[in-house]
Amino acid sequence: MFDSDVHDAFAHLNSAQHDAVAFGDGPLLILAGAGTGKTTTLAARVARLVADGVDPQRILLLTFTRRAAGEMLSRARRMVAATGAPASTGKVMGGTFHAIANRLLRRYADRIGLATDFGLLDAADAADLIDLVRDDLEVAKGTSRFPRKATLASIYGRVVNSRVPLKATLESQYPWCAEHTEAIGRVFTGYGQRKRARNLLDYDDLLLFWKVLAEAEGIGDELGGSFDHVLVDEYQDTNALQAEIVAALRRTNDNVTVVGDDAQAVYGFRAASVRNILDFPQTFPGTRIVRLEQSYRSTQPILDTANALVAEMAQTKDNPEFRKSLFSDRLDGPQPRLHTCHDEDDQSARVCDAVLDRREQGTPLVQQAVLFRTSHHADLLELELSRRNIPYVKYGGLKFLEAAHVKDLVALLRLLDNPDDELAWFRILQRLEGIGPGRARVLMEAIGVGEGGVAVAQLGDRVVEAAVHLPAAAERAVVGLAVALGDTAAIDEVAGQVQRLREWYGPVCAQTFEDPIPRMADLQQLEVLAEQSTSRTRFLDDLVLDPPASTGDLAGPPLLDEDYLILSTIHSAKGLEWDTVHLLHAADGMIPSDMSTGDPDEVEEERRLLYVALTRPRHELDVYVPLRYYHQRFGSGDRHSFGQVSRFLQGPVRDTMARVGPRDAERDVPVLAGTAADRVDALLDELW
DNA sequence: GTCGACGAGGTTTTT
DNA sequence: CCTCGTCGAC
Ligand SMILES: Nc1ncnc2c1ncn2[C@@H]1O[C@H](COP(=O)(O)OP(=O)(O)OP(=O)(O)O)[C@@H](O)[C@H]1O
Repeated sequence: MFDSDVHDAFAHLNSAQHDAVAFGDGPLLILAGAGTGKTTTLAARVARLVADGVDPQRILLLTFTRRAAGEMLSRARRMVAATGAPASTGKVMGGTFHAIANRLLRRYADRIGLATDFGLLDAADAADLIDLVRDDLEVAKGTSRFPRKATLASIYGRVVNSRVPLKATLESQYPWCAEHTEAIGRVFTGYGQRKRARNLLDYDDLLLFWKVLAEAEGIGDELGGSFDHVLVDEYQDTNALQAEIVAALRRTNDNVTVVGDDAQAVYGFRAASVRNILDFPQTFPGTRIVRLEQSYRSTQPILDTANALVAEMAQTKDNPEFRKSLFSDRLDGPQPRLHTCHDEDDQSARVCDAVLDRREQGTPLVQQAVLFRTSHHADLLELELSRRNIPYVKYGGLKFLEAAHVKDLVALLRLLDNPDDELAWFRILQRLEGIGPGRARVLMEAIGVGEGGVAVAQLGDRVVEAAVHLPAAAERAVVGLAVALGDTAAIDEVAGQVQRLREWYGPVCAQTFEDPIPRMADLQQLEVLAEQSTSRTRFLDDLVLDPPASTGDLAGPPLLDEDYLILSTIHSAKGLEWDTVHLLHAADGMIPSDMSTGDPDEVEEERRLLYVALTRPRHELDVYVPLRYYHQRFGSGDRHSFGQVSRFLQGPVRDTMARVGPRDAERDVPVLAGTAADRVDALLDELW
């Protein structure tokens, strides 16, 4: 069936994987546990399709997270190349649902009556716009406090994604906001109108409009017809909307492959539903189901722990006959270790020691990862890593674009790109001396923001005219802005534009913030980022859809040559693997997060999250539990609470692990004295 | 209307 | 820690 190159490329696949790769047309579901080669099989299937003559551009690869999308695409493209596809072969089309939605809408939106030059809103923009509406409606004036803008934005996203009406969503997920149901509803209506009037799309709109596009008469069929095959990785993390998009894309043919693991569903909080993958055979009658059980990633001792955890999942207990046990050929290897640490500092110290030790033994830092539930769980470790000069790159929880000064510069670029962008104007004008919300509104009115009539060329004049009635200092500031915008508009390269705007922003920054120097350095990094973009619109789109995700994205190429440790949230580690994994804070209240212990479904999701973490390593797994958490680190005394080993790591799961206690009971005091002495020494060292 | 000072409060995970 | 709202001075 395959020619020889192709055969070689697929030679290592096992027979179930092979079946999935060779499977012809029609719906295919690969339902399998962690590390069984789901993504590998998906990539091989793409390569097989291309080898059989399918045009790569007529294959669409989708997944939810950016990191999984990157992994999926690069593996698929490598596989296609390995099967001996000529270099002229086009690239497979693929990415996150949101990125593809953007790409398709930029091309076809006019077919459903939407202008193709829509602006994109990221989460913070959406929150800001909601805030504007909230102010206008004077809804927050009441007696009891109204939800904050970020909370409103997350409620909005949840309602739209799950399609559970506002009232029910508030009652179940945000009970403390339920008393404002009516007012929140009005804010959301206003937010929707505002977006439509200004031609703005938020993340959810991208999916909603894609769905409408895909379901539309005419263009919908055309669009679906332009893809011979649609393949979706991590399908358990899709929500109702995404499943509807997939279904709509497959009205004309049912060549659709979805891949996933219901035990790894960890995006329930944004309304992803495992029903999508479990009900897939009903949605697509005639579905061929392939199950994979052999793990090629982890050793058997690690799988024993993972299997014990799966056995305790509610979904397994409800359907014991579906219980999947993973197995490996690699029977040997260290037993996973459960380390109880004296406190968080002890945890950090042990992780650093272990990481360096493994490196001595030949495992480079990039093959080691430290995973954690939430970004700030790594704070103390980051301090210790810096102190010991261990380079690292952290994924998840990066706040680069949320920083006020970065948002300011982005706003400047945006209003050049779209002079009708009221959010950008409102933000920037208020940075000028003597201008607050009131005058900003008046100025915007005078400039004609939002009326669709401002051309970038006449922008400068309009702005200057609008400023004549202001106090002298404010007028001067506005004129300065107009000049900078005029200069910038004449520059071709985005990076050059950032540079010019940065020049103007310097004094504003110095006036606005106590610490302008590091902030201006961030803007230098933004300029480096801009160098990779071909156009301003592309750059602005990327900042919303593919923003820097790691400290490494910002550090630039020099760092990439070096060896560095990986730090990542568990969510961002989905689908990836390392030789050694260290899991921090496996304490109750951390995993499960004490914000998620409210209802049983949330607790189950936390258990699945732990499963994702435990199934990342190839050889070695170390899990850490600090026994003490200090509340006020610099306060008086040693006020602390005791950490408990996570409820998920009790009983049978725990029995599969080797237990490593606090270093020695009797060293408790010396250890404390030691760290104190280290700190004093470190302080003094800086003086010599 | 603007701006600085002050104090209270909230605080995941991703697109 | 950062953000949000309030209050008084200009
Ligand atoms: N048949 C095979 N022979 C040898 N190695 C394999 C085989 N199939 C997959 N692998 C290897 O197993 C590892 C895990 O594969 P992959 O990442 O595709 O698993 P996955 O099921 O997608 O995992 P996850 O559930 O974590 O997303 C990879 O290193 C891959 O190269």
